[in-house]
Amino acid sequence: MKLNTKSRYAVMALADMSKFPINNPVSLRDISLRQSISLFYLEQIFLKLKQNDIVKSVRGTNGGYVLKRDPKNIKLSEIFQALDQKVKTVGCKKDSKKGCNGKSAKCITHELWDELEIYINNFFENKKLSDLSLTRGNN
Amino acid sequence: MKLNTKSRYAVMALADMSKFPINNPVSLRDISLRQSISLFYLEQIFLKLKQNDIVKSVRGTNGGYVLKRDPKNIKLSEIFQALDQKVKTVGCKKDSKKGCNGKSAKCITHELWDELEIYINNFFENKKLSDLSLTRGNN
DNA sequence: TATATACCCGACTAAAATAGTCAAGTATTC
DNA sequence: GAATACTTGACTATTTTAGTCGGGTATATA
Ligand code: FES
Ligand code: FES
Repeated sequence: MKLNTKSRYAVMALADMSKFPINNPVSLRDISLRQSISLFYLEQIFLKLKQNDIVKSVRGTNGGYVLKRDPKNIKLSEIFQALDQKVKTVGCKKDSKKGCNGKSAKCITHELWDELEIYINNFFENKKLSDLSLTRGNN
Repeated sequence: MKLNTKSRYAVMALADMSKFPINNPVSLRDISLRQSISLFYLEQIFLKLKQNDIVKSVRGTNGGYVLKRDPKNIKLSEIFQALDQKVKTVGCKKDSKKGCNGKSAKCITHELWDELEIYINNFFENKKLSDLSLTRGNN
């Protein structure tokens, strides 16, 4: 089980932004430099964040991105969803009548993996961007 | 975040075995047929399970594999470890002085991912093979 | 003791996912 | 009008995953 860079970078970047006064546009270039994340990659990530109403953009000089909501109201689960990053532990299509082995109903372990999936999603559901302890000036 | 087939199949196969009387060797061929998992793939998986003292093998006709311990004493975390399957959510080398961004100490989000890693490992640590509800005759 | 069964184990490969790059554009401010 | 910075789709190298294969060895049973 591995967390991909896209999700990690997204949270890193948003955490970076949340250190600055709200309504103060932060440019991807700056985030890129501070967090050592490829600018091109950030662009890709922020496109999704914007489409999902987590940030809004300000174009032009001194532009950048701004958090659309207070970090207290941004759940990690939303960030993941924005990037199409799902927690997938079952081997089957959940709604299918068939199990992961193509047979009968669900396999012996389906219930277990389902429980795990819920367990993990629960973590993301209960964490907010504001829960990251951000001491200004750290990284 | 996705769980790979190796881990899933390993648990499936062991769950399958645990339905039979202990000391009764179960052949991979049978598991393969019942659970629709490639025999070759199972061989690969059981090699590891054996090396890690989770099962033992009985060679020859009527041979197969036998659980080395009571399912009550086999934690899922052991099964995962046996297959070299680690939960990895941080982007850095945990013991390194450098963060995932190559800079200074740990990055802004390190603590969060670390917490997640512990959280997930906790699930595997507390689940035993015997916790799978195995109604004999199901799959 | 021949034969079939079943484990043993390393090497190999196709396909999918990931991580990142690039190019050609548009809007805004100074 | 020049510089900055977002916009968007397409493209690619690398890595990981999932699975295959071949040529073994050990053992029970007939
Ligand atoms: S995981 Fe859902 S049927 Fe096997
Ligand atoms: S995740 Fe450990 S330093 Fe970034």
